[in-house]
Amino acid sequence: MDHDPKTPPPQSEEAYLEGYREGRHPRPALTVDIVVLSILDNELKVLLIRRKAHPFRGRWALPGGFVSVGDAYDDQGEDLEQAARRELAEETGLAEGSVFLEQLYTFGDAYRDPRTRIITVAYYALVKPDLAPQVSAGSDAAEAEWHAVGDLPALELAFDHERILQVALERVRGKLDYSDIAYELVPDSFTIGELRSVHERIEGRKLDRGNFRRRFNRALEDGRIEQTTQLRPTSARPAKLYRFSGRR
Amino acid sequence: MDHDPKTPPPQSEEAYLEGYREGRHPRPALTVDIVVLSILDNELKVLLIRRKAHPFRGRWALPGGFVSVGDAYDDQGEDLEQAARRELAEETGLAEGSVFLEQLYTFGDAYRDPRTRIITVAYYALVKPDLAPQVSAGSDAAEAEWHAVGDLPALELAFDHERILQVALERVRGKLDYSDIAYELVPDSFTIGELRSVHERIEGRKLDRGNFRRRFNRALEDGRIEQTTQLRPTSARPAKLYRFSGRR
DNA sequence: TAAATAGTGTCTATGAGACATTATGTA
DNA sequence: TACATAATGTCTCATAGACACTATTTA
Repeated sequence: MDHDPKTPPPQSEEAYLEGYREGRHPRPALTVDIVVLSILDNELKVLLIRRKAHPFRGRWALPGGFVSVGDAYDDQGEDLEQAARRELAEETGLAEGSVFLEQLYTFGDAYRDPRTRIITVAYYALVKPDLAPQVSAGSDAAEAEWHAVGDLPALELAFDHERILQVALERVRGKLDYSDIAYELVPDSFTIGELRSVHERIEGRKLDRGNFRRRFNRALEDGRIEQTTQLRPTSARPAKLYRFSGRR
Repeated sequence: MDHDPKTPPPQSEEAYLEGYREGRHPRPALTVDIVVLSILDNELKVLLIRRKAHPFRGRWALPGGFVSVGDAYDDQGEDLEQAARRELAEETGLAEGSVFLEQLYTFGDAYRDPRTRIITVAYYALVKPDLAPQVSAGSDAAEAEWHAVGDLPALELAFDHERILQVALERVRGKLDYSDIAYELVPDSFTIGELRSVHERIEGRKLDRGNFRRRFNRALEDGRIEQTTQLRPTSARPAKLYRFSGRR
C-alpha cells in the first residue's frame, strides 16, 4: 500500500510535499546494533559492552545506538549503514573503512525493549585479528570486552541480543563456503593454516588439511588469492604467505 | 551502546521505566513493504498497487503500509511480521495463514521518501498459483495487479521499490536450490513438470528433465515428497501427482 | 635425529550436466 | 499412426571426504 496520510492529496506533488506534516502515526525509536566478531586467542569472539544504565543495567549487550533521524523533509539524517559505521567507530575506535560490515536482520517485535517501541536494524562486522586488540572503550568510556561466543549463554545478554548473535553466527557460517568473508578475519597476508583455522573456529570442527588446501589452490588458480614472496616462521617448517586479491 | 537518554538513571529499574518519557530523539516513520510473488500464465509475477496519492501518484508500488506502533510502554503495538501479514491480508484478500512470508531486508536510507524519514522493513511472500487469482483489491479499493517481473523496468516503480524487488528476486533465486520455497509456488499437489517449470521461471532458463527428476527422486526417497494416487491429465501421457510432506 | 608442521597425491562416493532411450497417453 | 510428454538410463566431469605419504624446518 501507500504511505500516505488520509487527507486528500492536493493538486501537485510539490504542493503536497510542502503541506506535508507528520505526526498522524506514532513512531518507533530506531537503533542499530552490531555483532562485532573477530578471532582472538584462536577463538571466535564477539565484542560486548557493559550497560551503564537501565534497563539491563550492568548486563552485557551488543554495541549500538540510536540512528540520527532528521525531522525535516530536507534533513532526514544519516543512512542506516552510515549509522552502523559511526557507532562502530565510536565504540571500538576502529577506523570506518577498516572493517567488513553487512546488514543482518531487523528485530522489531513489540516489547523487545521494556521502555518503548524500539526497532533495531542489526548489522554484523568482521574485524581482522591484528586490528582487534586496538579496540578500546569508545568516547563514552563504555566498558568493552571480547567474549568467546561459546561462553555467551551464561552471560545472559540484555534485550534480545542473544538471539541477534545467534542469527549472526548462522549467517556467517552459511556464507563461509560461498563467499569471501573468511578473508575478513585474517591479516592482510596469511598462511593456508591460518585461513583454515578461521574456518575451523567458525564451523566448530576440524577440517582436513589436504582437502582444504585443494580448495585453496582453486582460489589461487582463479586469481582470487596471490602468493607473496614471504614466509611465516612457525615452530617447524615455515609457511608461505598469501594475500587476498579481491577479484571475484 | 545502550539505548538510553542522557539523563542519569534513577535507582531502580522500575522507577526508571516509570519515569521514562520518549521524545528526546526524532523518530522515523516505519512501514512494511511486501514483494508478493506468484506464478501466473507460466510467468513469475509480482503484485503491484497503483498509488492514489502523492508522492509518485499514479505509479505502481509494492503493497505495504505503516506498522501500528503503540505510544505507551504497556502498548507497543504489533510485531513486524504481524504487520506484514495484516497488510498482506488487507491488500490481497488472502487468508493470513495461507501464504509463505519471510523478512527480506530493511531499506532506510535518508531521502528514500521525499516526505520524511521512512524506514521500511521489506518482506517477500510466495502465493500458490491456485490462490493468486482470488487476489482482489483490498478494503481500501486500491488498484492491484499482477505484473510479469520482466516488464518491471519499464514501469518505473515508486520510491526504491524497483531495488527492493531486485533484492527479493536475488533472495528467492538463491534459496531455490537448498530450501523448500519452490513448493510454495505450486498447488498442494503437483507434477514433476509443474515443479520444474517453477524452477525454470525463477532461474530464467530451461532445466534438463532427466536431471531435475533425479533431484526430485532424492527428495522422494528422503520422504520430503510423497506420491499421491492421482494423475494429472495433460495433452499427452498423464503425469503422477505428488505432495510436499513438509519434513526436512 | 625427533618432532612438528607444510605440502602432495590417491581412492571413493556423490551430484551436476549433457544427452539418448523407452513408455504411455491423446489426437 | 503421429505426436507429445512422462519416465528412465548412461556417460563424463567436478568436487568433497578420508587418508596415506613426502618435504622442510626447528629443537
